[in-house]
Amino acid sequence: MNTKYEAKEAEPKWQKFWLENEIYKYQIDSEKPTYSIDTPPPTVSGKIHVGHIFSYTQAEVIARFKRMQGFNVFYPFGFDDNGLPTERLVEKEINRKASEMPRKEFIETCLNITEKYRQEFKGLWQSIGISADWSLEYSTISDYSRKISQKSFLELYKKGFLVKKNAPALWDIEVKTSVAQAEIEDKEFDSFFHDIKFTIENGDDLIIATTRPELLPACTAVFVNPEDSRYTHLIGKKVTTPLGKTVTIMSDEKVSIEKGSGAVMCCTYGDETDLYWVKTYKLEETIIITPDGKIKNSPIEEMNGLYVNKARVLIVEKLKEMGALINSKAIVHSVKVYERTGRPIEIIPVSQWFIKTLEMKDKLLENADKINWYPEYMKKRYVEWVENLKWDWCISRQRFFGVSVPAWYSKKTGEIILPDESELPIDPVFDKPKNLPEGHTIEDIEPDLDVLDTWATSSITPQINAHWGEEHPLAKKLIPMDLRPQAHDIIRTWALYTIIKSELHFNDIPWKNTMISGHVLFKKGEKISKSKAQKMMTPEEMIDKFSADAVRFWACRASLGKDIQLEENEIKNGLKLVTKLWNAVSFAFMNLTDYDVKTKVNFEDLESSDKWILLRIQETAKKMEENLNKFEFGSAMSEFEKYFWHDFCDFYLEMVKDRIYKPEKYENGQNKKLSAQYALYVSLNSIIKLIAPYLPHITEELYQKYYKDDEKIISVHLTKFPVDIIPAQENTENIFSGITKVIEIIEAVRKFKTDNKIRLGEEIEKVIIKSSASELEIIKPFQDDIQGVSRTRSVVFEPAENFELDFEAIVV
RNA sequence: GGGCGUAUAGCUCAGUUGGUAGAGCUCCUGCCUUACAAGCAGGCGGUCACAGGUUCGAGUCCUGUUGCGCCCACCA
Repeated sequence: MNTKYEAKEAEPKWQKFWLENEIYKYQIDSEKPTYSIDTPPPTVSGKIHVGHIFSYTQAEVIARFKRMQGFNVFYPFGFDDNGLPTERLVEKEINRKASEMPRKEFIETCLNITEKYRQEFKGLWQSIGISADWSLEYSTISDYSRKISQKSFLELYKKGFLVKKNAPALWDIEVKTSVAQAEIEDKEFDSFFHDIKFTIENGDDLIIATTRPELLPACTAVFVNPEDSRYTHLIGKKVTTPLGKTVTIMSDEKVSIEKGSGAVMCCTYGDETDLYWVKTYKLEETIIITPDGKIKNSPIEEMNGLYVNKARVLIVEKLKEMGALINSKAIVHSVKVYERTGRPIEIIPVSQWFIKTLEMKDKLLENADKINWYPEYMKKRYVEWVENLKWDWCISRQRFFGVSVPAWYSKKTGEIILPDESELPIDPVFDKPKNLPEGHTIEDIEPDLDVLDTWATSSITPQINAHWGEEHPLAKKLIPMDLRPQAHDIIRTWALYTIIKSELHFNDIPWKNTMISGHVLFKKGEKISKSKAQKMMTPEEMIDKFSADAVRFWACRASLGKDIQLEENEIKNGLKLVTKLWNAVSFAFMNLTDYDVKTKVNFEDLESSDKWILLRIQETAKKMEENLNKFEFGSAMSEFEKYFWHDFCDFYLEMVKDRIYKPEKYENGQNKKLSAQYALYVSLNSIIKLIAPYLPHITEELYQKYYKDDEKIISVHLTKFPVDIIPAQENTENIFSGITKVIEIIEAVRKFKTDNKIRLGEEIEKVIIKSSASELEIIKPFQDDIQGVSRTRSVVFEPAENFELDFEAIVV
């Protein structure tokens, strides 16, 4: 009896073995073609959850497959450990705000804390069997990444794609930084639609409707629709707000006639429409919101210094008192908020660095067509987003822990002073420029205090991987990279920004293929929120309970791009498959103790069932390869399961047992036994290799135990993905139509026994197969195995018009 | 409001180019058959969301409707 497979011991053992023997190391000098994967660097912002395991495993299976296809796989692993998410993690952990401590101290704290998390993350990735080359590990806050990121900044500036401008920007008042369009999402809020009375120059009232009465001091015009007959005669007239400010009534198509009163105040700035009007009609700007989110410059003195929300309540009271508030209607409306804080976004003019993306939209769309998207429909999300872009990419953030904007300014002239590339990386707060402008001393220089958007760095992962700008052998091999795996929620950020940077630096696409994975949902249609995440199993618990191979199995059940729910049952099925593999292989090898692995049998000389099982695995391997080449890991895996579990275990093993146990029962039995042994040895070898990308631990265990001595390859993961298992065969129709009938016969025998309460192992007297002469000829080669699996004393063939079966039990 | 995806057994899903509806789980009945009870054998269970159309033939192709999910727009 064979021992049990203990995943808990085997998995860490092999993980250690792979690391120690550098099984997944990229061979820089290899002749083999490179296959490079632009692995997503996970954000170091807390815990890894099942969603990470899900999408990384899917990509990882492809890495293993490509390696077995003969590629020299470049599979690095990085960590995105700077930026706001990390800052917030650190602030929470030390229970202090970044703004409350010296910049240098905060940055050092961040570095220490992220280092701890990086190690934790790394351990978890290794425990799921990620086959990354850890010698290629990078972190986006390292000196090296900062250097590349600042180099990108300098180059884009020199090329004129990067500009600093004082312009209205999307602004979050809680973390006090500008943000990018991609970081904005919608959120529903309870609010009021207020009707406020303005006074037209002729003394008549004009009612305008607004949800943001606190912006009244910033009103710079009133707009009506040019088609709105109620107001056409007023266009061009002056109107006075309840606060005494006089503005002009103007017309624009963007005003909805039905909404509110049809007259709207334009404030600097309430929303993007205001921005558009100010720009289009060159209106005056009155800024009343500070970067802290407080009101300034209001003629109502009590408002000044209040937060926007408080000021809104106050001004409503004031307007009521003044008799200017006609009506307030409670509504629910959606407001743009910053994704990280959930707070409504303000539009505030600040000096920011922008990458000019709006002018390159066409190019961005063109490049999308040069990339293969898997699944194809994900390209639409990208295209739609690009087409609707309204803002240039603002890359400066008024934060602390990140890659510094590598720039200083002259206090005298305001001119921008940039470092030389050789000085990078720099932090302009601590470093001083080497070359000062004429007539300047160090005292005349002030640093840019901003850091770069994290995406500004993570969008150059191909450049970071390729040692861009260095005399490095990787530089030529990696650009463009072969594959970008990522989830669909970051198409508009990571995918887009990477495509932008690649275009601006290289006039090229960053990678040839992108495979987009889905999300793990809490329930159907419910995202995993923070509160829900606490109710779910952690990856560690999943691995502990079911094994890494089983969890990987679950992750590969999904179709590419599709969201799934966490199904414990599916992980259990993975565990079952692992056990089944162990049992089947162990069993087979119990019957191979007297088989010399050097013994080969020509395909023509094999028994029919043995030919069939080899033809079937050949077919399965081809299908798996086709699917994996399209990144359809799920279909490939179910091909395997069908073959292994159904054909190999349920039928083939049962068919050959008797032939192996009791060869003396059959004519020329020893040869027939050898035929089965050979077929077992060959097909199990392929079985192990075909499923190795999915279940790397159990397959390594089995390979090492049974095949390594023969093949002399250090790890199953360095063997070839088996696609040429047997020589090409012709005229295999008879084998396949024969086995179809044989399976039908076996099923009928089993049913006969079950129906008649005969145990399957019990003998019966006779199996009678009636059919046409030609069909009988096709079935006859399987006679021994039919007899064996049926446990029948005899198999009788009778000519007949139609296929029919008869059975005789033993009469006692 | 626009786009994309999706609707198949009680549950989770597969169904490649149109050709007799599949798997796993659940449930029921047998079986510790000399690999495996985390197993084996057998069974119950489906108007393939709805309505039209093309076709000898539609789960599959076309049109429309509805439900669900996602992305985007709207945000005065």
